Amino acid sequence: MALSERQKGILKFIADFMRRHGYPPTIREIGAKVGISSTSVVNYNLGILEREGHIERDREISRGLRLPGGLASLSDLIQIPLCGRIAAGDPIPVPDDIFPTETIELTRDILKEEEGLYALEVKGDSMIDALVHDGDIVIMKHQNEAENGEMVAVWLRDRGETTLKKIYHEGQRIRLQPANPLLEPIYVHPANVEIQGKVMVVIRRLGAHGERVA
Amino acid sequence: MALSERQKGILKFIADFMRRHGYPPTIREIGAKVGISSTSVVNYNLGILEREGHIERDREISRGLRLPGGLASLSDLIQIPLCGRIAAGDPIPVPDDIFPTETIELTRDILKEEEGLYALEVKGDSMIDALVHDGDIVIMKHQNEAENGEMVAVWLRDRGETTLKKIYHEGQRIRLQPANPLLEPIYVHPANVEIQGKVMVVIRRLGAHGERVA
DNA sequence: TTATACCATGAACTAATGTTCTATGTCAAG
DNA sequence: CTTGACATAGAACATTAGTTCATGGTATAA
Repeated sequence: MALSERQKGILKFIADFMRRHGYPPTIREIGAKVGISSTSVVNYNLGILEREGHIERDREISRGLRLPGGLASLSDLIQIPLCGRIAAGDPIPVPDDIFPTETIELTRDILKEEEGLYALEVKGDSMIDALVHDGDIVIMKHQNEAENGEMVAVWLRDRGETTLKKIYHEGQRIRLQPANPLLEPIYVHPANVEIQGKVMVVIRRLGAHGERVA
Repeated sequence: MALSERQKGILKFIADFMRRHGYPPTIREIGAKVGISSTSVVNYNLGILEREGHIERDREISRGLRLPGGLASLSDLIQIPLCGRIAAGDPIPVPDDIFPTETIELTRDILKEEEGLYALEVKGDSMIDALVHDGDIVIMKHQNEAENGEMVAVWLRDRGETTLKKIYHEGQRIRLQPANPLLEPIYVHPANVEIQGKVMVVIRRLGAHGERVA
């Protein structure tokens, strides 16, 4: 059943309160915030929220509240070294080369932790056909091989440039398919490509004026 | 100063308890577990843990405990309701309409917390010229006006569709500029556009085969 | 020894907090 | 109109849970 405005408010307040305090609110604290003078009414609504599965309660225990998936899961962050910038034509740096001065933090539900992850900031629009914009941050996993369909950074020896494409091994040639379905693939000889890593995540931050936030 | 075994035990128990219950233990619960019969001793040791910076306490509040590193790191995270999917032609849903069943979590260094944030999953490649791919998650801020250069979701009344573009007010007309610099802008009459919100972040997760991870 | 800081006990006290009960109003179904 | 489910208020009650205090062991240093 749908929740009333009041119940949504309670739920939101509980989440807020827990984030701010690290422990759940009391019935009276909830009532004060949501505008309920009676503890029994709050109790009543909490009962409904529990029945509907939005919270869990431990009876006769002060602040005996819990948001089921809510806050327990959040504690997991992974840190990824930010290894600088890449521009058109640059080879992708190997993460060991550079000392990571900065790190990016992501929650595990965006990217699960693995070996060999590192982040790069993209300069310029040379990878626009991979739907990667100037200023985007790409998170790569270092690897020298790739399965069909993976989005990888490849170094093209003859052109002397790096590009982001979906890769398909097709017998004697390799097909490099842009992420943009409107664009045509290019075909190259396997000896000509050097796989630098796999693209795991792309993050684009847009500031007040459509530019990247520093 | 170094902690006594007892104090380490208390700290460990608090962390355990919080993970299991979602709220902190009482003084008596701590005492029972660590083998302290007196509440005042627990209180005394909690005082030390607080002084040493291992916990934070809110006085005269039941279960008024907090682990600064542990759950306090929650405050570095913001939660954004995931309000469903959009496809070509859909109007952008207003976040109040739906009750957020799911949330996306981001660290504050990717996006600072503000009012009116909500997330949408993009279905289909209709926004490819905004460099937004099928399966991408866009995080929007609800607003009805926009400054020049902001990337916004606009509802075009005459076409009956939503599009993501950079917006520029140019006197009697509005220029909608694709994020892809290779593409041409479109020009529309102000009465024809309805600004739905500003794009704050775009996140693209690529799984093992270049597809979105579920 | 004597002082002093540290660690512990148990009990008493008080404030915080969950529970329950009675009463009221609304609204849709019968 | 009556009934019953739902939503709410207010107050009394019963526990839970934090605080304080008087007391007494250890140590280690003067």
